[in-house]
Amino acid sequence: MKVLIVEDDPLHRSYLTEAVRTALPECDLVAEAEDGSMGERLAREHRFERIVMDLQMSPRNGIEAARTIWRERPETRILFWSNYADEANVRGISRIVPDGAAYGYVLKSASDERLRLALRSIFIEAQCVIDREVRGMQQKSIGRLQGFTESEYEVLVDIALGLTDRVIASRRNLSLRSVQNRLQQIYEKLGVYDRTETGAEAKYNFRSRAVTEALLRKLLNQATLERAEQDLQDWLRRHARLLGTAPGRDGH
Amino acid sequence: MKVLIVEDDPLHRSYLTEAVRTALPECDLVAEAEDGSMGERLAREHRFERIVMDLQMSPRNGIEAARTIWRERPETRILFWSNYADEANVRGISRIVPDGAAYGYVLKSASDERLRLALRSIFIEAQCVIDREVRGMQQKSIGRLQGFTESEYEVLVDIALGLTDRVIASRRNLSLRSVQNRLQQIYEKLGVYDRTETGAEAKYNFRSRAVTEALLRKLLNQATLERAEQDLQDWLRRHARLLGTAPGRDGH
DNA sequence: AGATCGATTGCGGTTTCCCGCAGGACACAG
DNA sequence: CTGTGTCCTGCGGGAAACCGCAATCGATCT
Repeated sequence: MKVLIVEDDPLHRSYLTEAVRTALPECDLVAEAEDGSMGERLAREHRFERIVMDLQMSPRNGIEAARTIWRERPETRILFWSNYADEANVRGISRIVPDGAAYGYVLKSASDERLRLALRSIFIEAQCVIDREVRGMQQKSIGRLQGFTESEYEVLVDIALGLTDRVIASRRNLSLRSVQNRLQQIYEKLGVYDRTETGAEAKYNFRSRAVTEALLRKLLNQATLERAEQDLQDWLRRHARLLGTAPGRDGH
Repeated sequence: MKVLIVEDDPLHRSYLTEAVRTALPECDLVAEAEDGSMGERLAREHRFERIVMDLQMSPRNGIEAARTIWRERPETRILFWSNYADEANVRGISRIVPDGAAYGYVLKSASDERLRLALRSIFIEAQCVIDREVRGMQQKSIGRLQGFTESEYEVLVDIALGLTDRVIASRRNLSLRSVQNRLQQIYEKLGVYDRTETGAEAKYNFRSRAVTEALLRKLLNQATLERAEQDLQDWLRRHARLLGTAPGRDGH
């Protein structure tokens, strides 16, 4: 059995290596990669099926790396090992997990014991292990009790990228007005409307304010934006001629 | 001599403690705090004059903690110890350093040797030590070769917070038109104007796009926004009645 | 003083956003 | 079939953003 560790911080890397060695004595090879792209390469070339992966690395963060690894071999078992339990990260991960894959999500603040247990559960028993706090997030975000519809979230990302209503409409295959309806729901849920006394002037530009609210509440984060920006640029290239030749105005 | 270490990650904390002990044998007390507010409290109660501080902690990140510590005792020597050299962090720090204070900024990727050297230079010789990469940032950002004026940066932060042109004008004591001029310069410098072929429809909402560009280029980051949001809320409270009673429309 | 350059401000006009209103499409209950 | 709900859509208008043009003010150089 062999395990790949993808983690940019040398201290954490050696700590992980040590933890793996003691938790999995049957493991005869522990390899290390110090960023996402090196992780992808090693996983591909040496067919690692067990990976411990840090989120937030650069270049190429853990989610991106995991996505391409899982695309190539969906049965790979990945344990995510991260500082935070943002909604953005949780959502990002549950969006890329292949059906039936074994994976885990444990926080760096967890005890050695918890880490050891997670390692054995995932890598030996092929069983998912997700930290309590993270589970909490999942309930909130997927159960959308307080959270966002998938389509609302997409539109939120789009305005965060700075797109116009029109482009969002064409990207998401909606009418202009529907996009604006989504926006209003978003503004509502984010509480962008100043509830100051009557008659006070609007303090905020709703569109921009919604984005910062989302950032402050950690619905979005820098890494998410970077990924989304990539997707956007791809889409733009594919649809360049569509948009370019699109008459836009249906004629005077 | 005594040293305070403020760092939320236990691994890094113990590494730092060890580094301090070997680099400064004349040091007879090394204390540890695991977030910004605890750091502030310990510094205040035990009058630490030498501090090693992580940026990015929560709650209360390194910059905020340093600001209040320096406000209370400007002669405190602080070594910042961080993963990244964002423009946002560098700018944030150079904005709060008191005149003549000794401080340092070294990256976590630096060698043990560099760290040891920095510890001795700052804590013994009261001499500033700033990593190469960080220096580079300072040139770019303060020398504004490619960077932003202080006032442009302020306006950038304001639109990132989602404020209206009108509110920005009143907050920064500018005319509406000046704010808009600032904005145009910002759009220019961030390259928000799509340079696609002629006639293509505008893809972006400039205002929102500028913010994401700034985030992607790491001119801004979440922590900066949180701080700025605090300041904004304070300002709003102070000026509530000004804005509220402002007639705005001279009314019919 | 005169010239020149930059920064600031006001005046329009165009575009985009924001959103109330109302009509249509589909589902589901009675 | 008729009510009631939710979702999508178009219309229209008011407000904000965006931006070219031109007049003003201040600072610096000759």
